[in-house]
Amino acid sequence: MGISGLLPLLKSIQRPTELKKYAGETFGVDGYGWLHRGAVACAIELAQGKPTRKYVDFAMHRVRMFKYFGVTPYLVFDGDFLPSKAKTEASRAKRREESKKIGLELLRAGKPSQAYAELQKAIDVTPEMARHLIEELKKADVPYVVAPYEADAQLVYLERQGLISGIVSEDSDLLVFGAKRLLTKLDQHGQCVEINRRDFCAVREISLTGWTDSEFRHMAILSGCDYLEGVSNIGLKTAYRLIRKHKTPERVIRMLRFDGKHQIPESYLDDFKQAELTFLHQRVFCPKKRDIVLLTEPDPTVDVGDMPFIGAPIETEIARSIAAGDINPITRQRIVVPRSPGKRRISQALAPASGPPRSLGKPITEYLKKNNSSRRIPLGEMDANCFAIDPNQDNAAANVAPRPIVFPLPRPYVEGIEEPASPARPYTNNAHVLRRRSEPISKLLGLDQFETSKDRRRTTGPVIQVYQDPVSSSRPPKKARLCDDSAVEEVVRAAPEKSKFFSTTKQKKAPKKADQLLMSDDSVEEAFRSLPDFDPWHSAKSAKPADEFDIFREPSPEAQKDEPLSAGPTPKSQEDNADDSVEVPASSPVQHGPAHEDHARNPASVTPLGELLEKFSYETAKPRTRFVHGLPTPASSMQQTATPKSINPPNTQTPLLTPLQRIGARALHRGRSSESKSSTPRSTLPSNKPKNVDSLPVNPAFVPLPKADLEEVEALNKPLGSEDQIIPDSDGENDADDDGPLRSGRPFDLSKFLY
DNA sequence: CCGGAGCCGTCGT
DNA sequence: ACGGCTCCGG
Repeated sequence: MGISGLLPLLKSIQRPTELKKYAGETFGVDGYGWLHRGAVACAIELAQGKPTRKYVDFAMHRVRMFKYFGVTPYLVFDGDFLPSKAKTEASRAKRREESKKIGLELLRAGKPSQAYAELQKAIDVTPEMARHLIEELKKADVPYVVAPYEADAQLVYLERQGLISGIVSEDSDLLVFGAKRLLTKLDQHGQCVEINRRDFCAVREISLTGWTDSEFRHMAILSGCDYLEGVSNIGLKTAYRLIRKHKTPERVIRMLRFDGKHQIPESYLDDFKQAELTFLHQRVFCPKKRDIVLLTEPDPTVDVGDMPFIGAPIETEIARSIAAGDINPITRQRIVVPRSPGKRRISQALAPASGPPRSLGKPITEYLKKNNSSRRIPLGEMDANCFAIDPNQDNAAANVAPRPIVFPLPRPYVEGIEEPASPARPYTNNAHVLRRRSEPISKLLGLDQFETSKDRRRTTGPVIQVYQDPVSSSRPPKKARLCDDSAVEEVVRAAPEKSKFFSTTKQKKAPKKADQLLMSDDSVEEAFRSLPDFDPWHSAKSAKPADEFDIFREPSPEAQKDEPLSAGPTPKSQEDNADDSVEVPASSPVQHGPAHEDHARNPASVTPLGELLEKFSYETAKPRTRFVHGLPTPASSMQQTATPKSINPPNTQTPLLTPLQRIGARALHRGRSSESKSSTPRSTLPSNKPKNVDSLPVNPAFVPLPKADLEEVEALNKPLGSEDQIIPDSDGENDADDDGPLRSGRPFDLSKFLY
């Protein structure tokens, strides 16, 4: 487990978002997680040694989802265990073995459900399974890499190298490793939560303003992490206070020992340092250099030899083969892929020994069986089947496939680039091990209204989510988001595909629709309620809102589906855009190109509907702004400085700003604009301003989190950028643009998404 | 604040 | 059966 409790602590900076907002970018993902899910689904088959590859199907479904949203997944698989974790893994392997045994007995006893539950515990993702998935990834030109050790460190390295623009994971440890942009809680609909390192300064639960990565890391380790058990009775909050007060771990520990309230092992300080060094310098594979490097280069004075815990050095050629998935990172034996290309020949040659290759499914079983045995297992374990599968492709495979090693570049991965480290060979199975401690990322979103995972999405992103389901048809857009929604809907209509996608993924649609609608309404209402503080303003709005909503609804009753797709430009879309611009003008210049169009549209947006929308937007926006202002964050300061100009200035900066920061900037802009123009003071009150956002009278503190989230979400969703300008781009547009081209080109195959 | 107990919702067969 | 979340006591 990672740092449990970390996510809740960062709740205030978590913003609901959607995968589609990141179209055009490459995100690192943990391949293990995906494989594990699939493996659980076929636990029985695996336990019985049946040749199943369902886990690959599951993972590929996820891959298709990413592609569908225009996001390139860069899969990262775990490698060997770090020395410090070897023991835990060994014990886990033992438990899994026992579970498997018990599970099979239950199965024989005619207790399927219990057996299944037990077998789930026996599931372990093996390098062989990863290899099976890798074969599919190659076919789909999806970049991947097998880390020499932990995927977490590898993911952060890729992010630092710019090979990926963010990481999709449920593991909060990534933040301790130094991840800058983390997407968690990704669901089948593409909804997720973004956590930006840059927003740390805006965390409300604790003041991390000015905190360095080092201090943050110390806090995390002190409270307990994967590499070091925490001191009892010291959780994150306490650790935070200790670090804040004493600055260094040494002093904190000294102090703790001094007052004797805590039991601190003799070796604690050394262990602490070791844990930190592991976070800092763990070995990873550099796709550019095609060799092993340290996540962070240590100070020259440090002798790497003194840090065996960061993982043993790995020879370049071996590291490349591991990275490519050709050899088992744990046993260092070649993994033979049955059907895959060109390996067979080699594999046969290499495979030699032991047993015949087994079918894909079997390996797992074997693994389970022997899993207790030593890590590096003899070839014997291999399945005969492996070879059997595809002899044909050998030639081609051998030539072409020489194993694309990791793809150095994000999207444009070309197989040709890769150089085959070595041809595949015999394969061994065994290795097993599981890794991944999953970390609970607790929920965060739930705040809004509903919490179930399913509902959550919708609720969370109240606005956004609402429209998402394709099936669901009408759903009044709640706020600013509405615009997007409408656009989406249109899109959906045009292309039923999405709906299919959803349907395929799940059948909840119908129910969801209803829920969503309800939710949306509720959310709206809630939003209004939240406004209460400013009476004048609020009252006026509250009255109108309903009407406005109605209006919205009518137009977009049917389809709200979700997603992307372009929607063609439609009248509504314009409205939407306008709304967006008002509420959340953000659009990142960097990522999205289409923002410009929005400008043109804006004018149009100023229609009655647009006004209504704007109102909504205000509502939503206000909380945020307020929120932002309240925070003493650098971002706010930066933005303020920029604000003078008001509209544009931020754009240049925006790329650097995080969503929260952007929001703050926007708020400022709005406020100014409003002040200058309308003369309403933003900070204060409630006077009345119909439009101006700044008018938010409510105290940030009072505003319910959910609201803030919504707003944030919207703002954040947009790519970088734009502050309050009236650039409408963003969601609606981007989506439309992005989706349009892609979608238009291809036929809509919903089938892709189906499992 | 921390940490354990209990409740709830999910997943699969 | 598991994971997450809330509630409760120290």
